[in-house]
Amino acid sequence: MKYKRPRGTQDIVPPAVHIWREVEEAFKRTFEKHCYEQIRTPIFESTELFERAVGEQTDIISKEMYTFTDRGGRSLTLRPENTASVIRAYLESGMHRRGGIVRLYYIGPMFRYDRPQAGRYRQFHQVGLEAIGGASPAIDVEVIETFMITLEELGFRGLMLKLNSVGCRTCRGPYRKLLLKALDGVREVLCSDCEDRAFKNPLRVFDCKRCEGVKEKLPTILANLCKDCRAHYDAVKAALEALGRSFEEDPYLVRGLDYYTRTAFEVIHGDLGAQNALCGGGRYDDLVEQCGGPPTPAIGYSAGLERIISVLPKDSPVLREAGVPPDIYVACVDEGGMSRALKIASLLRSVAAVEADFSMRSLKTQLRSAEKSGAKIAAIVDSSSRDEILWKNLAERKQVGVPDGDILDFAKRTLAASKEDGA
RNA sequence: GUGGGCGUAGCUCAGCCUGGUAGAGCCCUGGAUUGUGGUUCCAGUUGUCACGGGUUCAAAUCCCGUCGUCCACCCCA
Repeated sequence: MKYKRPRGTQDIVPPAVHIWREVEEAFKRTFEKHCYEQIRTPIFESTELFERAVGEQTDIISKEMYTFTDRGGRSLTLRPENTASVIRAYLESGMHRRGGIVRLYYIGPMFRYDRPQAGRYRQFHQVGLEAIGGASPAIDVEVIETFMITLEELGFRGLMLKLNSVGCRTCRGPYRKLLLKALDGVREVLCSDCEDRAFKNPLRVFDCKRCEGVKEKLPTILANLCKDCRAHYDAVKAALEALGRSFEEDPYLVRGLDYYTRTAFEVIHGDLGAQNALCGGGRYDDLVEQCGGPPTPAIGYSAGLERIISVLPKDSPVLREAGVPPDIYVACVDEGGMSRALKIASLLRSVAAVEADFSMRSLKTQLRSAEKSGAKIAAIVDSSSRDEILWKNLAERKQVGVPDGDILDFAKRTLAASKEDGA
């Protein structure tokens, strides 16, 4: 094989692509029921947008970007996530002047130069949404619910929702000092990575899998929230409880992107291996302002389609969708009937899905293929019977001759009849 | 970027340890029915054994390197 797909990418081929489409549709249905509208932003953006929005210290920016220089000398980057682009587009198209909450969703490929692993790809696909301009804890819950509801519709049960608050500008400052002090006290027992983190992004020490014993000795942001953040967090919890939505409070849940404030959440799944997050998100109340807009609170999340699809429950309704079989399979027996078969297939397509076989294989083989395709009818075209075709009902194993001129009417009648039988 | 497993037919894999010119099942094609499908039976096609180098009379098999893939670290969807 001369060419292979680039490392960390995937071809989504039938029949898997049908599952993908069903999952995407499920999300779209939920989003649109909640009055979120789709937004499509460019696959690449100026590198600076990501650096500024996502945070220069993050791994995504410091080592995982697909960055290139275009012919005009501009530094561009394949989007590693979509929130920055959405906020850029929100401001650039003047949506911030609409007033009220702007609800947007997206779906599409993202790119990160990581080493591929279970549930991790260089080109991967996310669905996500952003609710921009809403400060109420109720919006947080609305956003979380769109994900939980959709996954339940896909057949998931008993998902683990993890919840935390990472505070805001007011509480982060004092907390940071507190944390740094505590980190200083445990410096000797920190792993080498965490020694670095302690400087660059102290909160991320909580993410470390090796420093398990250390965490208990450190103050959590959750225990040091300012009054407003505390009230917001408590209100989110109360609203989730009122909806009967179970969750687990995780004071160690911190997220890898710098722009998060207050509510942070993740939904994890046990069968995913090390990359166990199906979805991650939270509030980013300062990002719009940081990007040059007016102060605007916002919240969003993104979910990994590969990961969701890889752990779909066995009884998921979408696993039943294997594509639409043809209604009619046109079998062409000899070269002489070819152009007539083409014409008949084309005619039939005005009322049905038609698969045409021009392989000139034996009729036996063509009928075998017809049956395998799931078609109800095989239309056999043979140049020796010049003005009629054989119309074979594959389930009943019966066939009749139909004059060319009557084919369309005949097709309409039999297909309508078989639909009634089927229903 | 670091570590480990794996790479043989379109697919799933055996063979590798103990070197001797490559196998099974599925799929596919033709036939048994001088064009009519589920099953069965008969016959047939499947390959630069990932790539490059080395050892050897001889390498799918042993050794080294490269690439790919999977898993883990890191990080995240």
